[in-house]
Amino acid sequence: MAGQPNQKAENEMPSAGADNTDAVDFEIIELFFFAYRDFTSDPDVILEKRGFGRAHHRVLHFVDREPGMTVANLLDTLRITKQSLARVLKQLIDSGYIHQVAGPEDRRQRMLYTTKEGKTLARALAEPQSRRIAEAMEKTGPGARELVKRFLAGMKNAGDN
Amino acid sequence: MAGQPNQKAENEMPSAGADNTDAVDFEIIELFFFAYRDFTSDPDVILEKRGFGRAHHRVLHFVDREPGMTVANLLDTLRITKQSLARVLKQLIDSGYIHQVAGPEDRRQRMLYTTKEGKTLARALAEPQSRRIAEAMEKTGPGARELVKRFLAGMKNAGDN
DNA sequence: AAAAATATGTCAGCTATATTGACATATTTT
DNA sequence: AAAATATGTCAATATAGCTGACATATTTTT
Repeated sequence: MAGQPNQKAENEMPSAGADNTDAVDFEIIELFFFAYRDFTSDPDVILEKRGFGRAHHRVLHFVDREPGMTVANLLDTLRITKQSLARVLKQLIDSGYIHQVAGPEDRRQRMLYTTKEGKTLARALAEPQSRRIAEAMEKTGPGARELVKRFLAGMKNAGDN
Repeated sequence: MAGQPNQKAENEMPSAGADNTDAVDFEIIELFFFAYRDFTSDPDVILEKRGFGRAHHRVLHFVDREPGMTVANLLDTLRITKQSLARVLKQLIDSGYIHQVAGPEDRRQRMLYTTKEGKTLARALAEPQSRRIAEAMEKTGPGARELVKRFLAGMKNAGDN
């Protein structure tokens, strides 16, 4: 399977010049999928207890990490619409995990902060993930962290966050 | 940003006996999030043209990778319910990207295969992701692939796939 | 001061992807 | 013959995203 370079197909992709890139890296693609699937499943148990989902986790995480970040910042980081964010953020505020403060310079802005409870929850969620990472690093061997860090950073879009 | 390894912070978590695990690895957690977010966004453009989503992508990918895999195999890999799979798989079959063959030993089973068109689409979807990986590897430096591979494998749950 | 732009919030409706539960069919195993 | 298994399907529900429209408060521009 996939041994023949005879692919021809529709040449909608002009890029294919010569012996170009016939080798698609399925192995890493798959490993990345499984790694992320299991990585994100870690906090699910904790979230479920409070009636939260992954969307709440992401919001809580970033607000915790960057205290005082505005709604616009958050939207930019998460790449979702404000309507999508609204419900989740409201629930986190109503539950007492996040609170808002009007911006000191621009009072239209809402600076977001985690409460004490929010910080505690954020850490509880991060812990199993962090443990998983630490174990994977250990199994990988010395120098893993620096290299993995550079790889992951390289996987992001250029202009970004 | 986040250059200091000096994290200390509030010691609300008592767990820290000595210099134990006060350090939650927020940096890798975040990098992993961004990396995966951008990685999965690559094929979206192609998918949208055909009215497909990421669910279709995943199904097509695994069937292409493991020809003859059964529905049960697929459910196990994707970790979704058969009802969730049903619609997506049906659409891929109706569109001519996947076809089914009754199992030769056990005729209750449906062995799944990508058609010629399915293979072409699977490859078109994998290509930008593969390119992204290759570029990230290059930026990371020599030895990256082996190390990243081991790291990602280490991030998966033990008993798995 | 008036108008325009901006940051946020909210209402309403839609879509994609997942869930659970129940039941049907064909086939294999007991 | 009965039970178990692999698959398919119907129905209802949940989550998390989307677009479009409009409201409010505030800041910037004219």
